Amino acid sequence: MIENDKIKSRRRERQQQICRGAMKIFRVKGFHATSMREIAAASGIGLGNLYHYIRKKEDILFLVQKDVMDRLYDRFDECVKQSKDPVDQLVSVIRELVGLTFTLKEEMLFIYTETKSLDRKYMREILAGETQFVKAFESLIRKGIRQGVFHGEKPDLIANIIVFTLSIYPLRGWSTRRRRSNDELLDALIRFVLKGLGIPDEAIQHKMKQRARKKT
Amino acid sequence: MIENDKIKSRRRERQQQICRGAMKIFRVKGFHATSMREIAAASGIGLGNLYHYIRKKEDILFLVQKDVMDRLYDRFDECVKQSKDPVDQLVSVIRELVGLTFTLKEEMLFIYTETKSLDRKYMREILAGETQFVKAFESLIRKGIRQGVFHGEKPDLIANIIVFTLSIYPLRGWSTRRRRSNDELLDALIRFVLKGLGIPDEAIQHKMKQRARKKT
Amino acid sequence: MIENDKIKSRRRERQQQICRGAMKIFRVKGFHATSMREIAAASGIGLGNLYHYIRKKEDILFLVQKDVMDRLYDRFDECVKQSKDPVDQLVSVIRELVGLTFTLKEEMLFIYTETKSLDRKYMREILAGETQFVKAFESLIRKGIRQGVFHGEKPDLIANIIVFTLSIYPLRGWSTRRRRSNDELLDALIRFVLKGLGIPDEAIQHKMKQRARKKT
Amino acid sequence: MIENDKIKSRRRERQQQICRGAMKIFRVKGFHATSMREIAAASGIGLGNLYHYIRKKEDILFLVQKDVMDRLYDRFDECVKQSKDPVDQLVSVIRELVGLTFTLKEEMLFIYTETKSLDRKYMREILAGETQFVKAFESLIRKGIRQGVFHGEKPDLIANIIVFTLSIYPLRGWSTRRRRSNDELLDALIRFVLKGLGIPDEAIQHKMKQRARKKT
DNA sequence: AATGAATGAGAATTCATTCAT
DNA sequence: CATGAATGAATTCTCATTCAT
Repeated sequence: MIENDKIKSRRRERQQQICRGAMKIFRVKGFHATSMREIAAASGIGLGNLYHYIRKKEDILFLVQKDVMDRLYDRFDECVKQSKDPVDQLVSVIRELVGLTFTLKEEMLFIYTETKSLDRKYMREILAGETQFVKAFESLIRKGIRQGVFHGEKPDLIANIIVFTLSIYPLRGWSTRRRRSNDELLDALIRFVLKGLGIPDEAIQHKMKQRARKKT
Repeated sequence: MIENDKIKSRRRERQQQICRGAMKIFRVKGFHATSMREIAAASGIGLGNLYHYIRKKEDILFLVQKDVMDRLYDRFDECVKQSKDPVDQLVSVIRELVGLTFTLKEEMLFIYTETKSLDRKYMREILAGETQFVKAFESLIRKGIRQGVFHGEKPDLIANIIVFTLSIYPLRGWSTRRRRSNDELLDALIRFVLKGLGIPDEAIQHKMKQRARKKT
Repeated sequence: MIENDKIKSRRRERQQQICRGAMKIFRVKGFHATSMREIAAASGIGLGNLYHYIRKKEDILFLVQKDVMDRLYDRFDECVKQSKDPVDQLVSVIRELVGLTFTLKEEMLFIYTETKSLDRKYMREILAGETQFVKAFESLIRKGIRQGVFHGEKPDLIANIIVFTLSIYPLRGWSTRRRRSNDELLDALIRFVLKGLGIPDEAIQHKMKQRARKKT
Repeated sequence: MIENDKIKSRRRERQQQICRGAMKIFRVKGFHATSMREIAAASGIGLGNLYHYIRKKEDILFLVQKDVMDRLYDRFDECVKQSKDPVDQLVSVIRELVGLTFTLKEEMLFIYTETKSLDRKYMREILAGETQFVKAFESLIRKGIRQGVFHGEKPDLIANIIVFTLSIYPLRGWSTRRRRSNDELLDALIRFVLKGLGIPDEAIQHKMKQRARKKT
């Protein structure tokens, strides 16, 4: 049993190694244009040996996706834990997740554009994760509505809209043409979403100032 | 000269024919996985003859993109012309463009996931069109702010956010998991965006009812 | 009949036009790498129309070869006519033909490297012309031997060797690496060949000076 | 290190294998008309696997050229070593190299007609080898001139002329029309070249008889 | 476990030639 | 005579995956 665990952990390690190597090239060339030889070279594992840890090239795609998604979802969970106030939670989530999209720009763009290359089974798993995430977001909004701080109907749709909005940075080639800083975008996003949830302007101003004060 | 025009129009026709044929398969298999043989077969043009009308496979990708983009932008222009009131214009734009994304779901998803395969020159042209479109959107919002019906800072960022939001339907695999109708999504979108621009709930309700009344 | 002649002459004209156009590109790209489209464009004749004047691409190759060969052979005949003295004739032939190879460098290299692409029938015709030319050269040498000015056995072999030697300039990429002028090469060739035919050094010196004097 | 050597030697072996296979078809069809499939089949290596040992089709052309050239240059070196007398050296060189051209007829014709297909880098390497070879030849002639056995000016040009002359057999389709044996051609060549270097007839006769006596 | 040589199907593109106008 | 659109076979080269060592 213990032996078995060791082997499994070794597998995970190797898979991570492959993921990291592959991602270096995926960023630049995309999934299809990256050959297994390149992945082998970039991850420092022999070409043949790769196939001890994955079955198909597609598996790597899935591993990469899972990795990035999990990082996003984990961050969401952390944010929600830090407060009990729905508005604070929401602001924190937007701030942190959008911050992550600044860092993971290439990875996220890659994932969005290559999800279609996944086969049924993998696709389902990724979509299931996403659905669960949106559900969690929906709960947050429902709570806010119940508490009377958010205003709106059909919180499931609202959750979907907001979650989608969070990925604006990687999905539109922002950095290439920006005359605005990342922080300006982040601020505008928070304001727009809060307003979209019916929170009055003054309250938003207040929140933002609070935050600014904390920072200094 | 007249001769020349005939030739050019014939070229365009053929290119359209190729586009339409190619798109049939692109939808299903994506750009890379679609072979030129398949495109030839699907468009009813001999394989070799394709190359009279395009130079590279990539050209087809560009033509498809351009075609879809232009349809969106044209629709935007039409909407803006139909009224002078910024709120009416905005509601009309959202309604019509999102409506188009319902129709062009596959095309738009395809475009978003394959833009990266365009080479520099084509990419620039596509991005230029997009930039121009966002600018036009920005003007609409600026006018609303000047007239005091919209509220918000940095209209360029707001325009970007809204434009992005409009592509939610094709970019998230909505249809696959929907428990909500397209119309419900559309309504939610309009409300969210109008609220995001600081329009009071009552005014929104009013607008929506007006519209509903007109329809009947 | 007269009509027929006109047609034939028109054909020849067009074929020349094609030859000249084709050669412009053959020089640079070689036979295989030159497409019929390029030949059509370079000769100012429509692609389809080309096939009224030739049957296959190969025909053009033959026409070009024939044209160049004839120019060389004609020059030979002229040289021989200008004197009755075998030495004078030989010197004149070498001077003029090598001079021509300076001018026709690209054409001759092209011919030598592409003769293999000719089919049987054309090949035979080209080789027949060559054989006849070597025969004529052989006669010249035989006459010199009979008159006691040339010394050597097997004049057929000697003729072959000399004829081959005359093509040194185009066949070795001379111009690219020359530290010697074309004239120096020509002089060296004449001296070497005359010596090879057993003409004493002093006589050669004499001939060369004569020529130099004439020139001034 | 030793491992590395093994791999390299294996590479060379495979490359030789490819060369030999390719040459079988190149002889008959020329470079352009020979497909990679045919080369794979003829060399007994899988089509895809070919590309482990070469990068482009052109590489094979280079390898073939290099191989033939080296055989010629090596033979030259051997000949020069066997004697200290310039005349003996020269006669030996002509005899041996022309002998080789009898054997390598197809290969040499192939090389001459296909050198143009080499790209810049390879071309330079081939030309560099050739230049070096002609230089060595020039040294031989210079020595003879210094010792007073050869007579002539501009030994560099003479070397070029003689070296060129040595390739007469493969470059003119000799075998197809020969009424003379290879030996007769060889004899005529030696006589012509020696005469061209100003060696008196009697001395040549002497040399040739010597050789003939040795042979028996 | 680890290696990289081997495989051959399949990709985009080009070409000489024909044919309807 | 003249045109150039149309054809589809043939080309080089790449790739994921397997397999012997």
